[in-house]
Amino acid sequence: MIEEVARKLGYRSSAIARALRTQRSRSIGVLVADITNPIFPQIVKGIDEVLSAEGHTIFLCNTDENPKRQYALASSLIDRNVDGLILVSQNLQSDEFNKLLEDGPPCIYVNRRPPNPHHDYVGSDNRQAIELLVDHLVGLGHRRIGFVTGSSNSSTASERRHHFQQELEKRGIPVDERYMFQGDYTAEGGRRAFAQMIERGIDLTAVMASNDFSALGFIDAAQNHGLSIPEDISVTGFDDTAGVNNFMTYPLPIKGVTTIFQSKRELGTLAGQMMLRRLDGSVSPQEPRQAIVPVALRIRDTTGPAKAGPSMGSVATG
Amino acid sequence: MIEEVARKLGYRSSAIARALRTQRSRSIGVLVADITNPIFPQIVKGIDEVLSAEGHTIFLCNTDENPKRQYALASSLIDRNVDGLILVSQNLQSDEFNKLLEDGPPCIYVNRRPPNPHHDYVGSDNRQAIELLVDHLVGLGHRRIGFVTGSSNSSTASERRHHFQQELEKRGIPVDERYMFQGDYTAEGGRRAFAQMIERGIDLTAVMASNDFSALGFIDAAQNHGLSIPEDISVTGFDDTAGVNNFMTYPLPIKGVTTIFQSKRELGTLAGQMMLRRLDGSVSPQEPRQAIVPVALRIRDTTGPAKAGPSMGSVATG
DNA sequence: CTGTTAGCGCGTTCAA
DNA sequence: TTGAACGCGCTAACAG
Repeated sequence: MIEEVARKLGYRSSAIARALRTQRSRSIGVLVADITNPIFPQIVKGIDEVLSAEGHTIFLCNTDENPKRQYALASSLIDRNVDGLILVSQNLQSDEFNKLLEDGPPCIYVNRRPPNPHHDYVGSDNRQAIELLVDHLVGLGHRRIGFVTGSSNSSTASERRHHFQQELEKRGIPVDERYMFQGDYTAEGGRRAFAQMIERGIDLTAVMASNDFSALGFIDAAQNHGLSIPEDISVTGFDDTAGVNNFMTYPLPIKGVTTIFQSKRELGTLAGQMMLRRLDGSVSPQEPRQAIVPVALRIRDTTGPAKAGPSMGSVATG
Repeated sequence: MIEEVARKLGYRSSAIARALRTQRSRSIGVLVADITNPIFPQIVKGIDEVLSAEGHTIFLCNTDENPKRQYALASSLIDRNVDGLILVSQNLQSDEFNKLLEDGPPCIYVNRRPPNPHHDYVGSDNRQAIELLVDHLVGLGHRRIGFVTGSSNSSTASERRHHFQQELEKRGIPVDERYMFQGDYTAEGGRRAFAQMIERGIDLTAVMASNDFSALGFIDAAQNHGLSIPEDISVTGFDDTAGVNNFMTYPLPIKGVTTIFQSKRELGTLAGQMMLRRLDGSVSPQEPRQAIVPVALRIRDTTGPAKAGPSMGSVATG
């Protein structure tokens, strides 16, 4: 009866008073490195799907790859008593930041490795991914293969780079430092990589980029330079960004990039489920969990057989 | 002195206790219709830029175009004492939802119109945009122009549709209902529109789509059907999504879409500034503010002169 | 500058 | 079922 009257009067119980009293807010903070990179919203949707079904509200914050913002936002969320924190592709961090999380609520890392063994991690199988790509290219006859790395402060970038070198060694292909180009997951980084390749005067038959945007930037620069893809040089991406959704941007004169598909949504749902388990205490705090999601190779139109000779207007082989 | 000790002990003051006491949380809730559509993150960045500089924390929530989620999330944010609410492209709403906002904190609508005159609004100049597009196409000799609308529950969609018809009438071009196709801002919607055009057996020389994704979907379908763009049919987009960021997805065999550029970031910063003014009470609550942001035409490669005769394999003229 | 006190709106407990 | 009292951690107001 009283409840009815209350409702008529438009009464709403205060979530913050309840949170203050119970020390639980039924909210989860999600920190994302760059909200304009389409793979992250997709991961967030997966997280949201799992957690909002259980009555948790997600607060999404964009750190813009900025360590200061990262610290400030994590602080703010912790001070607002979020019950948990999910860090999607956050930068490797200062001791100060790690200390903050140490005393904080349960924390799950997605996509980039946690610095702290107490925290959970979910990510794609980068080793398998690189193996698939190298297999594909080597099978096409490529030996001089370049690599465009991701941002230097990303654990994913160093992982992929590491596995790339390992896969080459496994096959007895010498690793040449001049074949490595520093990228940053943007198209511009891919263009710079192409410019460096020209500058260094090296002759590659294939290049693996750390994500699709780098690959597209590289392709764009190569085409502007008069090269044909994949006839002159094969290029691979990573993420399968095109499959993310119904949206598509920045058309280029190619049909599709050979790339690695990773299930962004599954990364999110797994992270959400891990969080639920941390929240209900059904797993010991000292027992870190890891989930590694398998990936798949998507062969499209940017990879082909390696050319026998030099690929860029040098002397023709006899 | 005491402060130092407190810091050493890792003391953090509780934002929720403060919020309970002061009735101000220094946080702003932002509801977004679809976080995977790249125009929204860009708007959010603009909002964030302004508000976080003033010490406000932004909580971003994704409503997924779902009215139930929209209501639940707005409720949750209000119950958590957000100081303000920014609704980006929210669906036209139930009375229940409007009632909720009525008693809630200051509220600013972005991109889609508020149902309630007490609320502020910031959006692009859709009239000017449509005028620019129609001018461009008519100047190229087009008279039979189709239109792919946006989602039916979007005020932006109906505005654009309305202005389109007005611009045609202004120029004495008859408005034909068969030239209107129901879209939904996705590439798939654009493809369906093309299929409908074929089904209806009508012969258009140009089609205006309500956003870039619809345009790209339409173009894709047209090309698969053997048509050339813009030789057989001109197509325009809306938003200039390609200019959004460094990222690009889903390459198509065209270089760039003729479209309307709207400054997503500026929509965001304006919304942020409006919110600041509401928060410091420097504007009377009864005085709704509106900001209409000018747009610009970006002529690229998907529009060209109208063909004299039928565009699709009918009898040749003359 | 420091100490004391009251109360924000809840959930919890104990009493009726 | 209902009521009264207490405290979550903070701010504001006032006292020393």
